[in-house]
Amino acid sequence: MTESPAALTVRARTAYHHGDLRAQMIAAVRDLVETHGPEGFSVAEAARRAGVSSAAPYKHFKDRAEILRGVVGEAMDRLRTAMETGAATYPAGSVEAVAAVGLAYISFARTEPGVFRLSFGLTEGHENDPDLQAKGERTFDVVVRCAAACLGLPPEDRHVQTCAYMLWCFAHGHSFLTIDNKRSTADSRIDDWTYLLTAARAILGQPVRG
Amino acid sequence: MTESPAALTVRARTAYHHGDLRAQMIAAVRDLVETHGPEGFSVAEAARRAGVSSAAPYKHFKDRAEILRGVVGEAMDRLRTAMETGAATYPAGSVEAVAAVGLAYISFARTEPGVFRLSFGLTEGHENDPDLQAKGERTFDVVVRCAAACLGLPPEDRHVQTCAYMLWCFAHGHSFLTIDNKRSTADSRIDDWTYLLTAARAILGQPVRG
DNA sequence: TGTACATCAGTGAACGCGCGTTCACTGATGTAC
DNA sequence: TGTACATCAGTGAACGCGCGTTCACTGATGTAC
Repeated sequence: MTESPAALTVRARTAYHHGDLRAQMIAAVRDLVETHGPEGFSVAEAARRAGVSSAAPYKHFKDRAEILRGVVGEAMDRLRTAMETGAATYPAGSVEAVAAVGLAYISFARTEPGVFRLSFGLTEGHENDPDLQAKGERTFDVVVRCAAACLGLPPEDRHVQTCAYMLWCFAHGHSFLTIDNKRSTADSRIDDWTYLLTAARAILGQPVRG
Repeated sequence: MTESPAALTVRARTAYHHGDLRAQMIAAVRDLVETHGPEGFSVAEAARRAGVSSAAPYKHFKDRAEILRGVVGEAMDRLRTAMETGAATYPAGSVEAVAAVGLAYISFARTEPGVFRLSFGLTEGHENDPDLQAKGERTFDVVVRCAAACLGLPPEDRHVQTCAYMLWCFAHGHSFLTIDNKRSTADSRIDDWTYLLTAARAILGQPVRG
């Protein structure tokens, strides 16, 4: 349970030198967060899961908040990758590519609701971290680029920015309402893909006033 | 600081009998949650703020979770009232009335981000409370009724339900992204009302496929 | 190839802390007679 | 109107708990010579 063989191939594990604690702490926290909700994690418990004393993590992280930032940063990278992969599934410039980006977003939220909430919902010290801010913007850029391609406008265009943000709002709201079980039973009949495609068409098909 | 004169008119306060502890605990928690974030509240600290021993709250609430549920329930009531008031500002059936409901939602999130996060973001035991579930549905019904009036269809209509949910997604996502400071600087130039009206027109103006 | 040694990455015991909750209690209130 | 008494709504001390973090330490690793 303590060992993750794949992670230990580079440097041999001994009883003493763990070899991969940073990554394993992040994995342990992800696990805890999925099981007990965001905030339901402690340094002590994560260390226990990694099979290490409660002091060991402090060799890799300054404090609890830095562990959290590590988890969120890693999650952001995975999310962005998933969104890019989703977009690449459909022809560049198609509205389906836009919807696929949203689908990747929502799928992430469904698969890892704890980490998703941690990454977005909480204001726990990581809110103003410049690294995470930058990662967040890179993630949003995926949406912007797809929207731009679909509209046939440059990504810097203000209308593109607005549409991208509106699309993001929709996907974000739908993700949270879904994982928080706030959807009324009546809505559940329509699946994510249909919703996203409908929203993308509605938002991209109409010029913004103001 | 401890006394809230308005709350104490019905029953005179003595040094011993507080007279209004339940309401004051909820107020104290709201305060704490706004200052220290959701989860940044403790029974002990809230009791301290209410000027009462840490054991006193247990005369009014079964446990910590019940206090939380009290706060969320009260917040839901205020939110629904604000949404209804917003809708009533514009002619029944107008798209502006729909946007006004969304504006009330977002304003609530901006004004009380802590309570808003607590009510929606967290999975802290209140997720499956039937009372809160019911309150949530009553709140959503406000959106449904406005959407129905605007579309000229009965509230039970499936298309109405879908549109209402999409509108909610949008308002919800926009609220969270705003209070979490996740909006890129480029978007900030467009204000809430313009966004909401654009979204409402886009979503209500196009039939749902599928 | 062997050895000395700096560095790295752990240990485990300890700290002070604030928390949620329980307990036996007590003072104030409202009601029945 | 006065008194007895049940009930209500507090007190404050105590409990056990797990937490984040620090500390002096030690064993393993990798490198310079």
